[in-house]
Amino acid sequence: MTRKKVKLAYIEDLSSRKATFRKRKAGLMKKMYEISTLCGVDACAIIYSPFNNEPQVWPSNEGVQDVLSKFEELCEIDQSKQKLNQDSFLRQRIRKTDEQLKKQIRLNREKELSQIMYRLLSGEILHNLSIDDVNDLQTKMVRFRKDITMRIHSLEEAEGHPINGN
Amino acid sequence: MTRKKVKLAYIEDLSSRKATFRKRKAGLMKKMYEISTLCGVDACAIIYSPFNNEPQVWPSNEGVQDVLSKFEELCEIDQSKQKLNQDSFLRQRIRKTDEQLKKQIRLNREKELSQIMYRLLSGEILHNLSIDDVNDLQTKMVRFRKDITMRIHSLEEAEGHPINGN
DNA sequence: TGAGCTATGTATAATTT
DNA sequence: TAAATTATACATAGCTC
Repeated sequence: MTRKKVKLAYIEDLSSRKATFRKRKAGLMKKMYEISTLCGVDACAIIYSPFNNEPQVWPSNEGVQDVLSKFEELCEIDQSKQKLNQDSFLRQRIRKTDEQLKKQIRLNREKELSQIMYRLLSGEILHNLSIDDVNDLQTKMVRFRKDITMRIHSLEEAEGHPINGN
Repeated sequence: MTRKKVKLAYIEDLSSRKATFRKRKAGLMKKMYEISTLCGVDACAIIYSPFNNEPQVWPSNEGVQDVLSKFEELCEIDQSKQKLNQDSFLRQRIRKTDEQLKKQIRLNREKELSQIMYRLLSGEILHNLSIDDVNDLQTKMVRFRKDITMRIHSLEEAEGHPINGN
């Protein structure tokens, strides 16, 4: 029942640490309640513990969310010069990913063109094997190949650099 | 120097309220420091006061942001039944868009195959126009077309459904 | 205003149940 | 384990400067 002055350092012993945590957490929550009642202020606290799965909060889960949304709002306004906050960062990332996706889809459509042309062309070859058609076919193919090559080049230039996954 | 038991109610008098706030806030911050040191836990507190423009926080502005981002993350997991919050909604959207993008890129690579084959093939046709090669070429093309058609079909089945932009 | 000072109430370490 | 107890350290109301 004697008590020496508590040494302010991590309590190595698990059970004493746990006991201390439980007691002090209760005390802290009480103090939070008192200051907000006595002084009429909004306040919240969040404490993570290895002993509880859920974070320990005051005044309540919802109360905390209210208070911290207010906090984040203030941070956003005040820290406009600082780095973008999480939310706008995410939005920015979405925008970029969306743009990439749209480019890929556009690119795909172009590639599908040459794919379809290949199919048509090979079909054409297969069903028009007479020697008389070869010169005509050759002309068609030269034109088509030139066209496709140009399309691909202009696409690649538009992309600037190859797009890689992730 | 006498002190009666403090009545737990809003302190009407401004200056005493302010004094009480200042003292108790300091006490609270000290207790926060103590519990986190003694028990090795993450914790934060935010207190709004009409006396300070900025919200009073522990351990620091950045520390609070770290702790509360963790808190929000946990909330997401726990409140899976509730509506998704803005942040996780955005994250989810990013993940989905990323997945779509990866699919598109994969699809593109496969399509590039047939595109390259087309180029090779048309080059081959253009430079091997002797009648003697036609039968040989025809055999090659039949095999190639079959192969490509199968590839495309299996790709389309693997995708399940057509991918559309946005 | 706020800082410093006690007297007293409160929180809590150590201990038992 | 966690609740209850109790002695002691600590926080702080009320005061002065």
